[in-house]
Amino acid sequence: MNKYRSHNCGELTINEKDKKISLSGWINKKRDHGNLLFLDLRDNYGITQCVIENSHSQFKEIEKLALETVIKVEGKVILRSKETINKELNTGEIEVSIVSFEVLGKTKELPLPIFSDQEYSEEIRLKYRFLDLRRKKIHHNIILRSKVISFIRNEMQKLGFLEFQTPILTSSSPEGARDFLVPSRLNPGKFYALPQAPQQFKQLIMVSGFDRYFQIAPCFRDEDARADRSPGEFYQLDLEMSFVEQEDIFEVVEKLMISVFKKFSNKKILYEKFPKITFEETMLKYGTDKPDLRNPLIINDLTEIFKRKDVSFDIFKKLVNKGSIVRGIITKNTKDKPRSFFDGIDKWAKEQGASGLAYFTIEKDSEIKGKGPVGKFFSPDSLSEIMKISNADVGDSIFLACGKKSEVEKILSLARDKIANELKLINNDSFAFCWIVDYPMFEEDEKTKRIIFSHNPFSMPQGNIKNLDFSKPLEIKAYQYDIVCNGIELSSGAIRNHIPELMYKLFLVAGYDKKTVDLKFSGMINALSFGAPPHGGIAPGIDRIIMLLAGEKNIREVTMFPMNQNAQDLMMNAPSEVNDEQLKELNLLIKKNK
RNA sequence: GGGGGUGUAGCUCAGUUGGUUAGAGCGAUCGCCUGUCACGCGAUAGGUCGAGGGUUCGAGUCCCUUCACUCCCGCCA
Repeated sequence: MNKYRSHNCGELTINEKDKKISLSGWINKKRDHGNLLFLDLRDNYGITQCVIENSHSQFKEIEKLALETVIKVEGKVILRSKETINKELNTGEIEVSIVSFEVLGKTKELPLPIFSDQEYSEEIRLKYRFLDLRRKKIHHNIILRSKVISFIRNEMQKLGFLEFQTPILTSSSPEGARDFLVPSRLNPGKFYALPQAPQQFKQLIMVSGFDRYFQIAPCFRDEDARADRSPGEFYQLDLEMSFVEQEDIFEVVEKLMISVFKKFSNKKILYEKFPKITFEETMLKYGTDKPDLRNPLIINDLTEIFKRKDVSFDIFKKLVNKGSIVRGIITKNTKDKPRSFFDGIDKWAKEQGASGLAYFTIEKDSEIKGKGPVGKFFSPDSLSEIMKISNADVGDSIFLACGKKSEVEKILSLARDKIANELKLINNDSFAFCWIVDYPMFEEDEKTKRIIFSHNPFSMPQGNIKNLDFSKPLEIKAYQYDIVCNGIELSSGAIRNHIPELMYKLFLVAGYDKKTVDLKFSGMINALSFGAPPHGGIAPGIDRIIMLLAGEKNIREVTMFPMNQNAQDLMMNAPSEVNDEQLKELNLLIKKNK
């Protein structure tokens, strides 16, 4: 017999009628009627109402206990009368008549209430995370996280994957995000880096012949935070497969995502066969490589319209002459929207740093015409052409952006979200997955004009690898793909380049000579030289999957002990200074800044 | 590194064009109450209005500086 409890706070029902039981938990809420006291006892499993009357010798004592005190209650299960049944609780048909109780853990005055739906400042929540985590919603999010991870592990094993751990102390990599560095005591002046992802290790596991690997892998990147990006660390479902093509990986991941999302959410999965969209197409139609396919708005290129003689919108025409492009978003049947709606969008665009969005509505009396500030600049013919290109009807409106390609893409991508939200076009009760495929292998750095890897230097280029044209590197596409859900990038993956000679050639394009590659990626290059299987993989972000399943917009709501935006742990007081002895051992000197 | 928002009681917030002693709800403390489940009723305590400086007869309110939290841009192969 357990010393503290015979049952938990979520399991007593009419089946335990008249039984003598014991419960332990936190005092969630008291309702004190003076001569009769109701006390809700809470633990991980639920809430049970306990009741005590003033005839009891300990009545005055229990009346004084503060909320969140941990107590053990011994008592008898009694049925509630019909009128007093609480249907909100699993245990709502019974209550426990307290025979005796014992205080197990006292509490000081609470810095935040536990029993409340109010929102609290992040500072206080993170400092007292252990209290915050007692609160219902986040408590359940964390339990959901545990269940999802267990389920994924199980599914991966069923799919024939083996789970392995890879080193946490590894080497710094020249590509990618900023590394977290760890000084080495035994090797003065040298540093380990925490892995940004187990990228090289998982490829080495394939070379080692294990065929299918997965890991719920911690990844460390020293980059600034966002709502969906914790500073410091996050988790990926890292997986890699041998002897596969892109489609084989898609098949595994689609199967896994559908089973996870069906098991843990009631929301509808819009496309069970995830649509594949090329990088080029998504940048045109959605302005981003992480499109939210729940949003029906589509971007169209209208640059040619502004080269016509019967269009007199001179501001845009001049810009187009100098090489700018024009793209637009059609909104269906918005002719009756007030002027404030359109001006609001334009004003919002200016706040986002764009030069604004021009707009007009397509109307028709004797002939088609544009109504709105710039509508008069378009001839009926040119309007017909716009309607043809963008599938617009009379009564629809159009928002136009003009500028450099990257600027237009960015503002219209944001505008798609903004306008769809304003017009309530997004169905929140659904998941829309898609694959983004055919990423370019290289891109041009906007500032330096140098050729750089656009994603992963280890990706396999597409085409006949025996005679790739390295003189036009920007035209080379890679077997590189992303999986996106509801506008959130869940993961990048690729078929890897397992041919050292080819890798040297690609690195040379990006400005790394053979010597540098041998030095920086020695482990990798060396391994690929001893019989490497063709292989590829992907690494969906666990935290973002849980966010989607829990319907949360902020990653801290699904992370047990997150850091704040400045990468500080307010509860554990990290990072912190270390003493001189530690520094000396590590051969480190701290430069004092005034 | 840059831009926006917020900062008033333990917690969540209100506080008018600058004007007397800065308020409410929850929580705490004390008292009343035998069927509540956000129990109800009454009282009490609790404030460096984030910090510093300035303008003014007078600043929670206006100005400057600064700090903290947060959202976004940059960054995130």
